[in-house]
Amino acid sequence: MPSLKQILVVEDERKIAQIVRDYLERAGYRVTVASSGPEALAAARARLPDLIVLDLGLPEMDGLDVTRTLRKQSSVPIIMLTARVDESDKLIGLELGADDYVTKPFSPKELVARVRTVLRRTEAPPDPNTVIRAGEIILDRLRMRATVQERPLDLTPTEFELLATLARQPGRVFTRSQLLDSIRGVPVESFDRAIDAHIKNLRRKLEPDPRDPRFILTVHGIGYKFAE
Amino acid sequence: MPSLKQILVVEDERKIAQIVRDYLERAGYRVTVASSGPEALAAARARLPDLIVLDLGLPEMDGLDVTRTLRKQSSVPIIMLTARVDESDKLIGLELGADDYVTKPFSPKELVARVRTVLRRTEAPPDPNTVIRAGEIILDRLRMRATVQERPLDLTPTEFELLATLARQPGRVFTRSQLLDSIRGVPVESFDRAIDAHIKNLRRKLEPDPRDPRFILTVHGIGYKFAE
DNA sequence: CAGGCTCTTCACAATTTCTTCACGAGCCAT
DNA sequence: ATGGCTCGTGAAGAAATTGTGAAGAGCCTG
Repeated sequence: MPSLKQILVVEDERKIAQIVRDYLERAGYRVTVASSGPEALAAARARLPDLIVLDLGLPEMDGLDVTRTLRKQSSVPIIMLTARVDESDKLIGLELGADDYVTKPFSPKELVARVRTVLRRTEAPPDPNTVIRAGEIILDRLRMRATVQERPLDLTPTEFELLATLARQPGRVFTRSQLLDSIRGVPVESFDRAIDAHIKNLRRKLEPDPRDPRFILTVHGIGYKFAE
Repeated sequence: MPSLKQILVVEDERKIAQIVRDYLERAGYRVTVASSGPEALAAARARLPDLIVLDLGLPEMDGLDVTRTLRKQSSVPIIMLTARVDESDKLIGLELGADDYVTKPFSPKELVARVRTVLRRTEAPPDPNTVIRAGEIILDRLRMRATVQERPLDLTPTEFELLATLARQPGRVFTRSQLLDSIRGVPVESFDRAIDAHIKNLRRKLEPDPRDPRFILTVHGIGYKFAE
């Protein structure tokens, strides 16, 4: 079970590819780089990534062709990268199913933010009808209601989402970066430590003794997990 | 497992038709493509689809004509697709009974989402004869009459629909977008905050103390719900 | 075509939530 | 045990969300 999202970066300029790779990896993604259209298609066949960042200005094979071919095989989200400002390119791209569009020159941070946004948007949204049960904790998304041992909790949206992510897979360790991704509606990049603050607030609300957590456990040096 | 919904896509540009087909099929629908007006009418006669996606920019026969003809035969839901930005087109389309309207360039994913919404809306229209009771509130749709604790309320149509939607499922949280969908037979793009205004007016009419609502509760960051 | 309703939008205030910061406590390998 | 990181936490400032009155557009009726 791959916990990290896999991103395929298709970019022929080595320097740019390296920068993008660095930023994405720092943001907690696994990155593969392809420097040509055929290479990209091969990589996608070998292992379908969770998202593709595609430079439209490829030499041999046109980026739009790559998109078309990819689209025949899957609906993997695609973010297009282009030097041109031509509006018509943008239109064609979107019609072909691009999920977002970034024009060069771009800031790597912005690209990371777009990646996050697109992944969040395209991810199968959690089924609101599924009630999550983890021991004595029950999370009912349809009602946005959380209870511990029958006792109702008053959680903020972020706290609810965080707890849902953790409780859905008890025992699995999540990094702060992954937890950040799981929270919806975070348009800007934010500091990992923000998660700590939410965890603190969550514990205060649901743990009988926040000093000695029973539900949300700290995994030192890694992140957090829900008790198995 | 219910049989798959059949969707007829009427689009003369082969590439776009193919993309739309791919997406819809991937979303679990059966798709037929027609590339002209007459072809579309023939296909609809052969087997009435559950929904039609119709490009207005057809060459031979105008899309609006196709709509008119189709409408004479059935009330199949229609989603119009158009490159024009002309507002009057939109109005005419909606007048002819289009159920939704998507302008090019569109993201295929958005189209799929619209298809889902329209199908959901058209397949199970709320029974107008059902009297909704939620605690001290009674809603009689047939007479368009609402009462709180025996006291009659003077609600506008939108307010009535809104309250009905919320009260039908007490406790369930609705997003503004869902509420918008529920009150408009035909979706008109409008600002989410319009819902807030209606909620405000509703509360003023039915809450003993609008500052401290007992019936319509705010779920911060999500939407609204009717008290359980 | 004026008047009355409705609905939507806007602007700003009020409220709630989120992020950052600073510093002490805790954990762990050496 | 002892540094060097990592984590917990309260508080403050930022940011986002909601409440609300008022204005104006749209629609029907008379």
